[in-house]
Amino acid sequence: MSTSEQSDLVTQRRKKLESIVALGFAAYPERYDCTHSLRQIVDAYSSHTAEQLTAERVNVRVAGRVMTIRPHGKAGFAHLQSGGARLQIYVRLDAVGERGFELYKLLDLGDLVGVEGYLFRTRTGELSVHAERLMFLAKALLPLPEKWHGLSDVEIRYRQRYVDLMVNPEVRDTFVKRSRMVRAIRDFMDAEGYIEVETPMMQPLAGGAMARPFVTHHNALDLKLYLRVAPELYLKRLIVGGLERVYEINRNFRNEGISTQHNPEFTMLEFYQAYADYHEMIALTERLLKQVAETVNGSLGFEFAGQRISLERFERLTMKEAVVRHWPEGAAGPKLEDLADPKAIPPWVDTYNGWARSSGREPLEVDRKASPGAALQALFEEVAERHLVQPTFITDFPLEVSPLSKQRPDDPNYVERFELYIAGMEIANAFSELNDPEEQRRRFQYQQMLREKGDLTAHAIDEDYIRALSYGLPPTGGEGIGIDRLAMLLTDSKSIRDVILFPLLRPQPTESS
RNA sequence: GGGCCGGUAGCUCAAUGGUGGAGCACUGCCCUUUUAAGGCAGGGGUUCUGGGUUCGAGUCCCAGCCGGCUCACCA
Repeated sequence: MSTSEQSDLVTQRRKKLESIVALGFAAYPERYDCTHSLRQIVDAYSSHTAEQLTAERVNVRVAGRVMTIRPHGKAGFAHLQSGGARLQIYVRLDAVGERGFELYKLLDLGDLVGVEGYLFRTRTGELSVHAERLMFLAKALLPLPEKWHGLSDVEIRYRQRYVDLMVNPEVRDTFVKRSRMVRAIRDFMDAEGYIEVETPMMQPLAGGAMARPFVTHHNALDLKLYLRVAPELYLKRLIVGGLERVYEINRNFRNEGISTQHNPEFTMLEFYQAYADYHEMIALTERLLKQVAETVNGSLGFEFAGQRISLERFERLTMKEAVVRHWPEGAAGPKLEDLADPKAIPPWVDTYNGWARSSGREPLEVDRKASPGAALQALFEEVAERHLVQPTFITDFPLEVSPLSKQRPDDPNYVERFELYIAGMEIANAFSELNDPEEQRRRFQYQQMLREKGDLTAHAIDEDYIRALSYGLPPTGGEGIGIDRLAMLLTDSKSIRDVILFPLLRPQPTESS
């Protein structure tokens, strides 16, 4: 790992670079004009026979990274890799000349080269470039990982993603797919009449979600700033201003734990639609996810962590129904009517904990004085969440855990809100937006009270947001969708780090420090 | 933060407490249709770090560093 251990290999390669320069090649030339990408050649000529290629004589100039080298005396082969495609080149002394062949002999795995020649098929039938000119483009001073086991050390894969991408094709595929997914989302939102906006990442108040923020400081203004935990409050200000359908795809930052489902910075799609409510958000979510899955995977069904998941049908359950349905087998659980009275909910935490202790599980840590809503949510997350494998909208969230949602007209203890679960993961969170400034102030005051009791994730009072609501926010539906988790689902990635190019790791200890 | 697991050559991995190895990669030589090319000959190690036990530690013990999984928190 240390540079001293690699110095032999690096020194050898430096000397080869000197030899290449001595042959008259630039060490780091400016450019190389290709006639084709490797992908274009593979796509266009993989069905051509040897005879067709000979008859047509297709001249090409291509470039790529050397991934294999097989020298044979006065000739030799190599594979170039570029853009996710590989193409073999055949280099003979009598075709490329002394200088070109000297260059070939000085090549190392990982070097970048350009080749000019014509397409042909080898005796074994592989489409190849018969090289007539070889061009040196850049040196790999560091050696590539082993050629068929690739790179499997996850720490190096995350820390040196560039190497991971070079040698593990499925990693490249995952990130290409993620890009197509985001493209499909933008296409969908645009077609729905939404406009894409960007709102502040640095905010004087960190609102819009219950999470601990990162703190930073602006020197010139001598101002404490938070990296945003959500864009929500700004996007709704835009609805007030008359941008009636807005979305943003961007990073949120939450100063919480790291896990296979959590990275401190993660990407969220958030969107708001005036004159809509959470029912419309449910309908839109279904259409969005179906279209995205079709575009990315060509199917509504996919495999995730060994489970077959289908976006054909989306189930709906209220939070209470989910708790009742998924209460652990063998434990005496509540019926729906047992949860009707909010005051009846917290005792079920004790019931659950009794069962948990007797069966060797961790009991829930819910404050005895926690609100009925917090108790219900805790129960839901403990007993139900992991069972929600097929897409399921959970509706009817408790008021106390939903400071920005509109109350249900028929039951003010609950709000018009849903979360979408797939494969046991929370994928989306949406609600009919609370647009009564007086009620919003009371919600903020409740949050403030939680804050003073030590809950660092509770909202601070945002006076300007209340002012914006006071100008009149139309009835509005809003939603956030976790882009990384959606990418996990569509690429069958078990860890969020496998869909984030550079996941956060502790910095590598350096030898000097 | 807790629990469990891991860290040996550039990479992938071996090695009862008893002289640290293999394959690939690398170096030299041979080879003008190979593809895990082949043949011959070589070089390469602070076994993550620091202590301890022992005649002797990659191996056992303790502490630390880094990572993975998992639980907690959260999305």
